[in-house]
Amino acid sequence: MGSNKKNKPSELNPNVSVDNIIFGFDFDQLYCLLIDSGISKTTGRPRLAVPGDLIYDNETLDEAANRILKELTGIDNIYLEQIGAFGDPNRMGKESDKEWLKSMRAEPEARVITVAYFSLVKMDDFNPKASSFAESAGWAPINEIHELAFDHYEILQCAREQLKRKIKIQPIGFNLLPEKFTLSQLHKLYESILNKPLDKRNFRRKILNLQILTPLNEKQVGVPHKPSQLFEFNEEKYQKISSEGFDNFGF
Amino acid sequence: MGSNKKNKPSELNPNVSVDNIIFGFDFDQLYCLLIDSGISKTTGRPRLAVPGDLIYDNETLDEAANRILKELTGIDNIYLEQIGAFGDPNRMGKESDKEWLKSMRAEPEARVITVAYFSLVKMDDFNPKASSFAESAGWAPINEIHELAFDHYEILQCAREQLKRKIKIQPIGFNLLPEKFTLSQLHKLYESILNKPLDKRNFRRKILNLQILTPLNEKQVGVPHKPSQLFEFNEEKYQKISSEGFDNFGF
DNA sequence: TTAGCTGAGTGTCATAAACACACTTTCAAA
DNA sequence: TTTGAAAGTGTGTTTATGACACTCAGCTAA
Repeated sequence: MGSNKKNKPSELNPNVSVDNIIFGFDFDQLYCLLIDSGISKTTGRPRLAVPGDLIYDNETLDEAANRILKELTGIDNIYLEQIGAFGDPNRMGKESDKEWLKSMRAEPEARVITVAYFSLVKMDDFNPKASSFAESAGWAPINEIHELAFDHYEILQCAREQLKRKIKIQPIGFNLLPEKFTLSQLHKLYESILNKPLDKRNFRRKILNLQILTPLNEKQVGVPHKPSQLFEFNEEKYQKISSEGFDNFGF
Repeated sequence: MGSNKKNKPSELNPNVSVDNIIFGFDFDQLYCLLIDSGISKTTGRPRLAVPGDLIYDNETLDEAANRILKELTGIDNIYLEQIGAFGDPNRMGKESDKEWLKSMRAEPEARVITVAYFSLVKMDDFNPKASSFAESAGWAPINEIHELAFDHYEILQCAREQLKRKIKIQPIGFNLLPEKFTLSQLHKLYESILNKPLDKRNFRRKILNLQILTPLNEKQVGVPHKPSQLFEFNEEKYQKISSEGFDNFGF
């Protein structure tokens, strides 16, 4: 995977980029995949950015977002949703950004509008340490990110808000969990995304009432406490229920 | 207003445009403002499009969207919300669009990504017939629009969905009504946006419970039925309530 | 072996919101 | 003065929400 790139798209569009907020979850908190482009001469601190790239002129925006994900992590077929376009003329105005642009871009002065996406990946589908061509990528706990290149910090906040809104309406959270998971893990995931505690019993009742989980004949093993029942997400049921129309998914 | 343009922005960016879905409401149904660029040679039908333009290199996307609104309608200070970016490489591929591009654009072949917005205007703030520089603009009933230039039809559908989602969460509908309005008008507005009937009594209870309407000492006059109480939207109360956090606004 | 720790799992009651539903009132026009 | 048209109003039922505390199963370490 990812060794030689066939069907390389044609030409870079100097004015439009795609940036991709990649979320992960380790059963404890939310993470975001960041690229470290080294110590900035102007700030003296590492310059961290969200993965992104100029788009090619023959790809759609969705394709560009998928390409960025694929090139960086090698993974395909990921939940991806557009956040929106960010186009402040000064969005690339920080000195540390100019420095980077000069070294990386054919037209470092060009005004670039970026289209932001977020994606949800199962965190152990990508281990940055193990990936030869992504040495500078790493998972950062969402709550420990305070400064990013360009307007990426702002974009990240929008991504979190959009994820919050969306998770209340559609069960997209499953994309952040492995195939088999426990209700507690799902519970913790919702708490991490919504950034507030949720009552355990009420959460369970609500999620089970949706009827989109299949209980498995399997339990956790080797845990120093009562082992938890494992579940999987039942996409068919979900499709069926949601096509028949169901509104209630609020938390 | 709109006579001479001072502070004219610098240079057009050939790759990024903004398109603006402008919604209006006539107490009966939703409308959308469309530009008629004349009979297409290729289709033989009028070519209808949503107002839009390439962006200038020194304006933000929001500014561009406001500029388009202002230039077309002369109105300012309008509710405006970004929908997202649309960037299919073939979005301008119809023959009738190519024809138009050739006559209007300096670089008719350039690939253009568009950032779509929707805005909500009080319909009688803009009468296309009365506007000298907008002779070709007109209000079209939303449900009678079946074909538009570029990907504008698709954008319109996204706008409708986003408006539907938003109106359930925030009382932005007031932007489509005059200062003073009746509960029935508001009711009809919600039904038009949500595209389904809502029970009158339940609607009234819910909206009144929000406590964001001020009843006026005024009634409709000259109507051939019991005259309706007039209300106005109370922004202060809304700000207060929503900053204290209220979730429930579902319909 | 057993005591102790950890997180899993479970039910009820009170309150609040949602929904379904039909008649009377007020005005204008004929 | 009758008619038509939309305004305005209340209740009972059902459903969802939110608050709340104890027992259970497996591991570990004494």
